Amino acid sequence: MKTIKDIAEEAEVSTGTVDRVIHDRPGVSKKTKEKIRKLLDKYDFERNILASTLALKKKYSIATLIPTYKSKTDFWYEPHKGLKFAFQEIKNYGVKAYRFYFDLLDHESYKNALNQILELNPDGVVFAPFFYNTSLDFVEKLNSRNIAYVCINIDIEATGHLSFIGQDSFQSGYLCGKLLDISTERKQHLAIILSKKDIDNHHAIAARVDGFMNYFEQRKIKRIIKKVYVEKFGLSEVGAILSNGLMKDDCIKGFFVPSSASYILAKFLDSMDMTDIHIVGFDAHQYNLDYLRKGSIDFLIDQNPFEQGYVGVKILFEYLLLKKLPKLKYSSPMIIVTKENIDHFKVASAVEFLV
Amino acid sequence: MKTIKDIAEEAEVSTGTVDRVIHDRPGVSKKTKEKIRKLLDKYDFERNILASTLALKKKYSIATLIPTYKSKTDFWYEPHKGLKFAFQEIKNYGVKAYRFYFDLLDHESYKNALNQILELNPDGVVFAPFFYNTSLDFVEKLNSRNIAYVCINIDIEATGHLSFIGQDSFQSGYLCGKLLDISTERKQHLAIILSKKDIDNHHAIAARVDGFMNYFEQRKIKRIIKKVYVEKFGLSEVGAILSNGLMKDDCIKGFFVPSSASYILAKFLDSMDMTDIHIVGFDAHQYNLDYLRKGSIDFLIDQNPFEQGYVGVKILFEYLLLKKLPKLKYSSPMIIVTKENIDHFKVASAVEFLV
DNA sequence: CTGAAAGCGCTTACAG
DNA sequence: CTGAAAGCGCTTACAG
Repeated sequence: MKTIKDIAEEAEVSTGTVDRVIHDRPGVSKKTKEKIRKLLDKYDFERNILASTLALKKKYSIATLIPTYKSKTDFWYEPHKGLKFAFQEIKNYGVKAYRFYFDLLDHESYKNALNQILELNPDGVVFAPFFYNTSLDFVEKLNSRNIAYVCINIDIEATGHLSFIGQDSFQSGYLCGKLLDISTERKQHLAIILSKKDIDNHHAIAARVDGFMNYFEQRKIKRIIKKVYVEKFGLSEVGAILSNGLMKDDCIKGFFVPSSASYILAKFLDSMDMTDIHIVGFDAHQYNLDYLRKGSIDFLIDQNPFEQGYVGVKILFEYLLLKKLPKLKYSSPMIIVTKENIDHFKVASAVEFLV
Repeated sequence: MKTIKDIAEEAEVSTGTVDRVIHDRPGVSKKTKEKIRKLLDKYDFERNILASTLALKKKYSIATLIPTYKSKTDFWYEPHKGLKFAFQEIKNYGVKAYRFYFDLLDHESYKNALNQILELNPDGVVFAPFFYNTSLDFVEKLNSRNIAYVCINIDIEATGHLSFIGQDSFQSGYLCGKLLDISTERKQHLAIILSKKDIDNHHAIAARVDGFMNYFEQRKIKRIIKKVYVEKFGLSEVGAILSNGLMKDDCIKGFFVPSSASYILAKFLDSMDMTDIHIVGFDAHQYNLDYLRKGSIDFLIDQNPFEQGYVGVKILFEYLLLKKLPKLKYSSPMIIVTKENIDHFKVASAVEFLV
């Protein structure tokens, strides 16, 4: 591996001049430039990033914004870990992390965080764009200031974003269709439980439901599928609806829960000793996993939320530091979790290295 | 973030002395040592790894050995990519990679590679220990020379290994039991197809079969499960056996293929227009994926082989450079792949960053 | 247009 | 036991 010094010696110039050529900085005569280029090519020169970042004292600031988590079992604890882990990895590269959090139920806290980020004026932003219109305003401001940003979990589809990391909701619903279909007999009825105000991301939930229905339509499978609405996805609400005649239509043997709250349904059914009901839901957080392990939930679709945080930061970092343009979209995986692989669905490369 | 210089100034010593304390090198009086330790603690000092590796001109050599791949669709292409990717990431840290390959069908080529590695005398080795006894000999030599090594894909369970990265075969077979069970009706018969000489890792295959059978035993599910043996897992061999009366017992509607060759069975059944047969197998390489997409294979269990290569090198690197002791075992995930998530089962963090 | 020099933060061989 | 100095490979402000 040749160094800048080697090249400089062979070209009979100073290292400063070689550096200028490498970075296409002006102030080098055409002749020397070409001489140096040739040598660079000849030796397949790659600069030592370590030495480069060390000398280049440039500091980058990256701001992140995701919902708060109350405990380690929350969904958003995982992206949080991913962010932290990525920052840990790159901290020696002069990247300063500013992590912000907001309350999912509090629009104001979201606005506040966005304002703080704008005040900070970072080089890049990684965030989960809840509250569509507010996010759109924010993004416009970022654009006008030329601040790069990456969306995770939720796609805002605005112009100017560097990349989005999240799941294809329609397809994941489609997958749930298959799993619930093979978990039940064709003559049994199915139901989808929907919450009227799904704060977290109703676009995604609608798309999951569409995908689910599409599975049966496309494959021309005739099944009775009921949509059940609850005001709020709580134990009492779910219990009230289900006790109230619905389960008397006792052919309902399978439930699809397009939000991450399937454990609540499982809890209710368990309390009623209804053990022959099948449930397919989303997100492998601890509450859901407990019921999966018990057998009350059949399948969960996980999207590796850790990775959404991790990849978000890594993409931004490589863009800022190495000018590497990422893909516009990184599809989060649709990881099928069931009782039999419950301890083996996580990928070591991301999780295990965490210090 | 404080630097060594900052600490040195505050302690009124030279940076060299601080460095000695940080690395517990001898030649510092108890008194100054304590003074410096306190400051280090106070400021939560973490040394800049970039600067450290740059100054520390130490070079590490890591040798790797895995089977060759003939095309990008081969199973072993993925670990190969993982190795390459990991080396790419750490190349600036003074790590020199020596990648060796051997022919799965040629014991001699394996021995040759091992000898070359011993001659090279690297600081660490990452390898897939095929050919048990030969590997055991090799490992003993590594131990006597104090060379660290990591096993991937296959566990050799010898003393002295730093870590193993691979799947829990029994449990993955158990998972296949569940998947084939729910894909078929209880009254239908099942079969397991085994090759008499499974070069690649018969231990693992036996464990998968045990796990598969155990699923039904443990849950007291009574099903007829036949074991079918072929001399070699080729299209004609499989065809001969299945045509030969076996399928006349036409209740066999589900096959478990504990090797990675399920596409061969799928190909045969397709050619026979037997479309109502269900197959569960291993490894999401291209041949298998093609039949999964067609619907001829129901489920594949993937183990993220990319990651086995990647994590193997990363573990060794962190051990050599940062003295970080890894876990003895990293469980590869059991990724359930089916037609509906076939384009969404890979994890972005590992695959997408590949240059 | 070009070079010499200083510096990024850490490490080490040498001198005392 | 301790410090001053040189160096890892790259970058940049300054001088010419």
